[in-house]
Amino acid sequence: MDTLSHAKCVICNDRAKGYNFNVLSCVSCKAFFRRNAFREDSLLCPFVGKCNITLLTRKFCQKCRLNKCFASGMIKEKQKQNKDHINT
Amino acid sequence: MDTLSHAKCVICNDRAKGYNFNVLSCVSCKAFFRRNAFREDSLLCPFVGKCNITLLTRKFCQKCRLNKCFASGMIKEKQKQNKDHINT
DNA sequence: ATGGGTTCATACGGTTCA
DNA sequence: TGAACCGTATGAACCCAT
Repeated sequence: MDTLSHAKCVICNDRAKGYNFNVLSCVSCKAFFRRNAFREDSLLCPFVGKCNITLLTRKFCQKCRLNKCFASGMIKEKQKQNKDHINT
Repeated sequence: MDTLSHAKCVICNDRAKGYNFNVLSCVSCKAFFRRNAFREDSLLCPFVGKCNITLLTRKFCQKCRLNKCFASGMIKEKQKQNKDHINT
């Protein structure tokens, strides 16, 4: 739809590419969430835990980026769960 | 990218090799910053604290070189060590 | 067409060595 | 110190099931 073509990623404000894990988001945030949704505990913010996430800064802090993914409504249950959890 | 191939290191004007610690810089300044970012306090300028940093002079004063790294926007939080500092 | 996963080239941080 | 090398995270292209 045309509305979507100008849509912005709710996480980083890059160009959105549709709904991913329930949230209007860009391809990079989609990939990021798929990779990190289950790594929550092992991530740590190198700053003070309040990083502003933008197209330019999204790479700097995984912890805050992931937090924003969750805060924006992304849900990890949508994933195949084959991640076998890392915590085996 | 081609633009990057002629790029100059913001710190010493040597040939830049991409972004390191958030600043367009050369391999030597990258290595220098990694080694010294957390040694700020123990460094001392042997001159008057206003050393001009170039490809030729960068070796002479660590203090002023490090200052220029910070002034140019390098951020030490990008280094792994820092996470340990913060947590412990 | 949409939204999952898979794959691959690249960027960049760390490690090693002359 | 600086250069070569290595490993991991990122993001874009692509594939597949619905």
